[in-house]
Amino acid sequence: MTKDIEHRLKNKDINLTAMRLLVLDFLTKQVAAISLNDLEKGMGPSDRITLYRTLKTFEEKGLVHSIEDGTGATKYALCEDNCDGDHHHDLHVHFYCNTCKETFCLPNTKIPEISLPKRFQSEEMNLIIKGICDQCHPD
Amino acid sequence: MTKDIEHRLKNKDINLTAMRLLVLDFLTKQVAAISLNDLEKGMGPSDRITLYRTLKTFEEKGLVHSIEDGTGATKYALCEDNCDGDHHHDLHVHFYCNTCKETFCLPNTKIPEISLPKRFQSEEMNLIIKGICDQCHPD
DNA sequence: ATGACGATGCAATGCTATTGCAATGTTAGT
DNA sequence: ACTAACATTGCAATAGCATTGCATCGTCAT
Repeated sequence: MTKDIEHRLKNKDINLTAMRLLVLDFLTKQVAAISLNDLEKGMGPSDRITLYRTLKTFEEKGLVHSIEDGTGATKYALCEDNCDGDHHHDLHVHFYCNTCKETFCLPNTKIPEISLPKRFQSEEMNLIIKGICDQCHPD
Repeated sequence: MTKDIEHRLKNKDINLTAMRLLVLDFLTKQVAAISLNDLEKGMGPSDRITLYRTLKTFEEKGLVHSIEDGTGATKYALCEDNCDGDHHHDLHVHFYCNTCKETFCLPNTKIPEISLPKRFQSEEMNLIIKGICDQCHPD
């Protein structure tokens, strides 16, 4: 229901607009992370820059996180609920399928602890695994 | 000595040219991974596209690997010796320092085993850690 | 010497990300 | 409900990196 969508925006301290409701609704329907292009094609006719800024706003407020999967185009996917603007908790692995070219969040596959060399201090981690996803897997 | 540089090119099945000797020589002198821009600035006056293609060639032949560190510009760094064009063995962690904005290879920090969900098959992994490097570390 | 092939340099282009600005919509206070 | 203040939107324009086409040049083997 759109009530639910509205709540999610309000919870993240994002003002309600028609555009934002539509974008969030679209995002919840995705299985894979999407690029700005995907969003533009998937939505009705709408301004690319507005979509871009909507995604940026969502990201700042901790509603979505962005993924650099090496394809050149930034992908976006919904965050888990416990994210906020200051601290993204998206320490899960992202998977890029070389066959279907889709990027997926693997929310249950966390990035393990890494022991860095002396005096290196970690603030953020990003792990992209490329290969073949479950859908494209042969046999 | 340039003899050494020449050998490294020949070993990787790369034809010798003046440009390539210069670029490889420059690369060996770097502590951090460099972008095409860095290379262009660091070398004498030379054509940007040629440098670009030189890096591409090196990458194909397994002499350097490229790193997407999220800054938008692809970085390049020398591979370890056991890489070849078909199989890059750069399964080490890359570290981006938020302070000095440099990207480093951490060749001794390997990416640990990750157990993926059923039927996901890994072919390649890429781990970027962002934070503060040893040089920029306070105290 | 010459012919084939690879490397180089220049021009041009595509694509993504990003900003400026004016118009428009939204919200809060009275 | 009215208005002022502020946020959002849409259009235009730009920046920056990646990439290709093509003509020229160099190099190597016959």
